Parts: sequence; structure tokens; C-alpha cells
Amino acid sequence: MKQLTATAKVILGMLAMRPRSGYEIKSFVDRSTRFFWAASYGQIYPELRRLSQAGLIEGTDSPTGGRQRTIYELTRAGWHELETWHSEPGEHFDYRDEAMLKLFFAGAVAPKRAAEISRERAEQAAEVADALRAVEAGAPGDDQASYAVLRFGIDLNQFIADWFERQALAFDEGIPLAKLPAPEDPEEQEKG
Amino acid sequence: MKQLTATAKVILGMLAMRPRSGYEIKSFVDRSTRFFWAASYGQIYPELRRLSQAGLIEGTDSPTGGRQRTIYELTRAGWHELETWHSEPGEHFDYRDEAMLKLFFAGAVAPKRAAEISRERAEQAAEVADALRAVEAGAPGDDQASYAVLRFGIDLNQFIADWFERQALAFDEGIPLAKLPAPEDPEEQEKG
DNA sequence: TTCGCCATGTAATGTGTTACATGATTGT
DNA sequence: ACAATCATGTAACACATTACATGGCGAA
Repeated sequence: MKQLTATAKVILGMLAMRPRSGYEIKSFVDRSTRFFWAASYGQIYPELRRLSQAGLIEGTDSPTGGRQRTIYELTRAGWHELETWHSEPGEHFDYRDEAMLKLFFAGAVAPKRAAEISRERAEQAAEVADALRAVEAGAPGDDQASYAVLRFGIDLNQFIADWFERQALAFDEGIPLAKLPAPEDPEEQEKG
Repeated sequence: MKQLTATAKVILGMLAMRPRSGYEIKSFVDRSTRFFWAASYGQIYPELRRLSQAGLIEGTDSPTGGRQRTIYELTRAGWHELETWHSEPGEHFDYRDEAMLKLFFAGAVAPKRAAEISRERAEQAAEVADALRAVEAGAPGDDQASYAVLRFGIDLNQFIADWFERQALAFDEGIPLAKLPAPEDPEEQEKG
């Protein structure tokens, strides 16, 4: 393991909290990190095997009745790898948003849709914020750091909802631009 | 073309603004939509061929001296496809953030790192916000909608920077939790 | 003549989702 | 008996980056 894969990072972290089966990892991911770090079975099971072969985790057979089940836990090497990753600076982040792409082209494709797109995006973000607020209300408190993560999810989505709501109004009213386009050279109008 | 690919959407939009070569599409993407919708050569060139075969765009040879170059523009079918996509509701978005993952596990791995992680993330977001502000200052104004997109990038990243800065202080001071964990069953402590 | 940019493209690799297949257990 | 949930896994496909290969043009 020279580099942990994206899925390896969630798995190792989940197992640091407590030992789990692949199924439990998946269902906990779906109830917690999904909004900023998802993982599917197609990644989890193969990754569990790789991590096991690399000696970072160890599986123990513990069937429930006739139903097979493997509980994984971190090895010492796994803890070390996890701590190394966790202590390294430089985190990646990605933001991909189709509404922004549509808005970017709205002037060329359908200027009147700009307000509508904004309102749709605002609604979407508000729904996510509400879903996360339900999580907050329904769950007993976690430790401070993972509660902060949940809080961030709520606040971020609320921010997005508010921002696009305000922007939709601005489009409705046709708020003038602070900066006007230079009409000469169309090449130069593209922001660099 | 039953469904436009992610790359097809940027390409069609870029060509709606004006005809371009593959190289120009890539460099404009890098200067504009990159923060919320990236595309690499490995996607652009094959996609240009597919779109051309599907009749949505049309390429014209226009070499500069002995340097080959193909300028693409939308066909009528391409305009139609673009407008269809643009008018559909339901936009996808993805947010992936490694700092959040680290924070989520901080309690189990290294509780003292929580403040540090927050501060790193705040700095990162502030840098992105500054980079986008430089774009704003250096470029002549675009149309209202694509200017809004730029503004959103700035505001969003500034929001993230502020949020994590505040959170870092909270971690420093060990602000008490609003909700305390129920100590009995570790299973139940996982927020659902 | 060398460097940076314009210009096109492919191969290898990595990342990730969806759908499917299989089968046991628990609760209604 | 049936549905939901527990549990593991694979195959097909889609998406995306990186690195490489090729070569012309213009300026220092």
C-alpha cells in the first residue's frame, strides 16, 4: 500500500471507531459520511480484500446462525497507516454542480431560465439541509468533531439555499451588473 | 445520444457561446468552469468525435499555417439537445471533502488534530476564494448569469473559510457539546 | 536553438455506480 | 408465506486523470 485509495480511507476510519462487517461499513457510510464521502459495495468488498492482503485489517469469521459474516478490525499496521494519513496536511476536495454549469451557459442558451435554475438549486439545497437536520434531531450526540461535520453539512446547504434564493430574486428583478462587458472583442469577454 | 455525458454538457455549452477548437475548450474550461465542472483532454477529444458522429456538432478544418486545427460549432440538432438538457429540472451535485472525513474520524484517531484540520481547510478555502477574486478583478464582466457563477464560487469558499476558522477556535477552547453521548451502547452513539 | 504555447490525440490506470446473483434470518 | 433486512460478492459500464507522443509556430 503505497497510497490509500479513497475507499480505504473511509474503511480504515470506520474500523477505528469499532470493528465492523462490510455490510455495516456500507450502511454506516450511508447514514453518515455519504454527503461528503460515499462508497458502494462495488468498492467496499474488493477494498476489504486488498486491505486484508496488505495486512492493514484482519477479518474474523463470525456468522449469525447460518448466515456468514466477517468482522474486520484494524491491525497495528492499519492503525499506523490511518494515523499517517490523518496527520498529513493537504486535503482534497471536489465540488461538482450541474446547476452552476447551466447557469454559466444561461446567457447563451436561455437567459430567462437563470432565475428558475437558481430556485431549483435553492430548493434542492434546502432539502439536503432538512434531511441533515433530521439526522441531528434523531441521533444522540457524537463526539465533538463528528458533530461538527454534521453541523457543517447543515450550514453549508443552508448557505447554498439562501444564496440561490437571493440570486433568483436578483434575476427576477434584472439587477444591473457591477461590471459591464467590453463590446469590442468577444475573445476578451471570457473571464480568465 | 440518448443521454449527454458530463463532458458533452460542457462542450455543447462552450460551443453555444462561440465556435472553438478542442484546445480552446480545454483552456477555457480551465479558466472558468473548472471549480465546479472540470474536463481533461482524455475526455474532450474522444467526446468531440462522438458528438460529431452523433451530428450534434460539426468540425471545420482551419489550420493556422501548417498547424492543424479543427473548429467545432453546434448543429441545429446540437442546439436542440443543449436546450433540452438546459431546460430539464433536477441537477446533480457532488461535494467530496477529505478534511471532513478526517474530522469525522478525529475523535477515534487523533482528537487533538481537529483544530489543525479545520484551520488547514479554512486556509485552503481562503486561497480558492482569493484566486476567484483575482479572476473577478482581472476579467471584464460577463453576462449576469455567468458572473453570478463566479460570485457563488467566491462566496461559497469564503463561507467555508469562515466556518472552519470559527470551528478551529471552538476546538481550541473545547466548546461543550449541545448533546452528550449516551454512554451505554456504542452502537447507538452512531448518528443515523 | 530552445522554450513556451498551440494543437491533437491515445494508453494506462484509477475511481465509482448500478444491477445482478445468491442465500439466511427475523418479524408480521 | 412474505417482506424486509442482513450479508457477500461480481460484471458491466461510465467517468476521469495522468502521462506520453507528435509536431508546428513565434519569440528571446
